Amino acid sequence: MLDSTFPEVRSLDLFADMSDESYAKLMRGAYLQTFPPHVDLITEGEEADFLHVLVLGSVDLFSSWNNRETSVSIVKPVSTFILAATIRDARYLMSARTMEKSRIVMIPSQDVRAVFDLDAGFARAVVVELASCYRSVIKTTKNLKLRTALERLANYLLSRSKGLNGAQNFSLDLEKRQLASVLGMTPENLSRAFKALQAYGVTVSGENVELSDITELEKFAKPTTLIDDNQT
Amino acid sequence: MLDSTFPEVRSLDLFADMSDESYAKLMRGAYLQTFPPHVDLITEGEEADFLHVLVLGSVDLFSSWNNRETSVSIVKPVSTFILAATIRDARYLMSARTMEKSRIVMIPSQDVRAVFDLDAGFARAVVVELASCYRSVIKTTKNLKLRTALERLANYLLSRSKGLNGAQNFSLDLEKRQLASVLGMTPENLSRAFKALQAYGVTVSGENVELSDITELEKFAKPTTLIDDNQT
DNA sequence: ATAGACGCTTGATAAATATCAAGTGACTGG
DNA sequence: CCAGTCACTTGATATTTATCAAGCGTCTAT
Repeated sequence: MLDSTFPEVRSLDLFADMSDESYAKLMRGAYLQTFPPHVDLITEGEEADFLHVLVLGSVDLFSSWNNRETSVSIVKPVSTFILAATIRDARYLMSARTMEKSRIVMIPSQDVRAVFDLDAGFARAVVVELASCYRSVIKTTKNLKLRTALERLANYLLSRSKGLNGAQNFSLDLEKRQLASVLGMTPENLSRAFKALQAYGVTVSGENVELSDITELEKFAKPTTLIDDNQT
Repeated sequence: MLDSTFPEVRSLDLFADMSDESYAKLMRGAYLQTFPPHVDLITEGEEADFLHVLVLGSVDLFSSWNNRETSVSIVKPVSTFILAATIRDARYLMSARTMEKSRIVMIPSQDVRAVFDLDAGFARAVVVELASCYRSVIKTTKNLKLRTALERLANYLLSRSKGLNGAQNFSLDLEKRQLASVLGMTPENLSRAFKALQAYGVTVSGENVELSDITELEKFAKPTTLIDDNQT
């Protein structure tokens, strides 16, 4: 189905260390598809028939309960999602929808599990990816339980700035209501939180954020690599 | 260091499917140690030199920030903790302390990584374990973001009851302040939450809980396997 | 151009949760 | 057996967060 030399996928960390043969096996039943914005890809509770790899665009992983909905995380290229459900042959715990036009590779879960048993390089990569995802969610939990909404926002802004080489001016890469959902607050509350952070040199106009006094903001936000660093 | 036939460890899911040779290699540098209650085992931020396997007792995985502290999860035998940090050769994201007298196997992280590369059965088990941990934290996140403290408590009680074959009477297996921390609330708030659940047939006296009307409690709590089931 | 949609903001209020301060009761060590 | 400790509870209050209802501004489609 998918040209086995397809470079964007082959060079993914997850697939880079495997044999050509294993890669071919994995891709034999795979689809590469482009989706328009705001399309539902996955509904939580369904069986995990495919591992998804986001090649282009962005995807919102969200979850609903009792008429409430929250965004658990935003996936950016190039990375996989729903890897754990695929491995465990279990149901999806989150729903997924495209946020913009997105290109996605879908690999049948049974092939992922089969190749995992055959190819040690792939197995190793899967473990590293999973461990990384796990640590990332633990950080999210700590963020939610240890900090107020205002502190979460402040640290989010600092983390964005740091990811952009300490830029003092940058654009929010999410709609504000999306950001509010990711941070675990209402859009109204986010709006007020931005105002409250003016006291620490934060100004927002539309998408554009300016951090005029990062030192002061850090004094308030108290960032730590054990919560805010996306790498380690 | 550790008798390689040590049965409590060898029969763990994580080690059951590996060759005797690999197991011996893994255990060569391992320690089996018994700790008294309330002993610090790990401090977050340190390097993950050992994979820990809890054989007996119970361990609190907690985290601190800015003078606040929260319990991320309680580990019961037999299971591992800090697997992800070991795999990634990274720093611990959580601290750990014994809650009661506990027996723990400590395996050097480098041996875990080495054997992972050599033994496919072990690799497979590591992935399954990690995927399971990942899904468990995702559920925690959903629980925190989608529910109020009262709803979390109600679902916790239902989940405990379900785990005991639907028992209507059971004992809390945690101190209340521990439970409060796990559920993301203060002890005072927990105390009031128990009172509020009286309206749904919940009575508590000391450690003992009675759920006199599980149907009514479920109508309030709205449990779902996608958050409350520990297995899937 | 302009009407409408839509995302965001603002204000007023309510609900949820935390904090602080006392009090209660049970267990424990001398 | 008693005093002290400690976990838990209760009450009063403050803070945080959500909800509801308008209003504002921008973008877009006709």
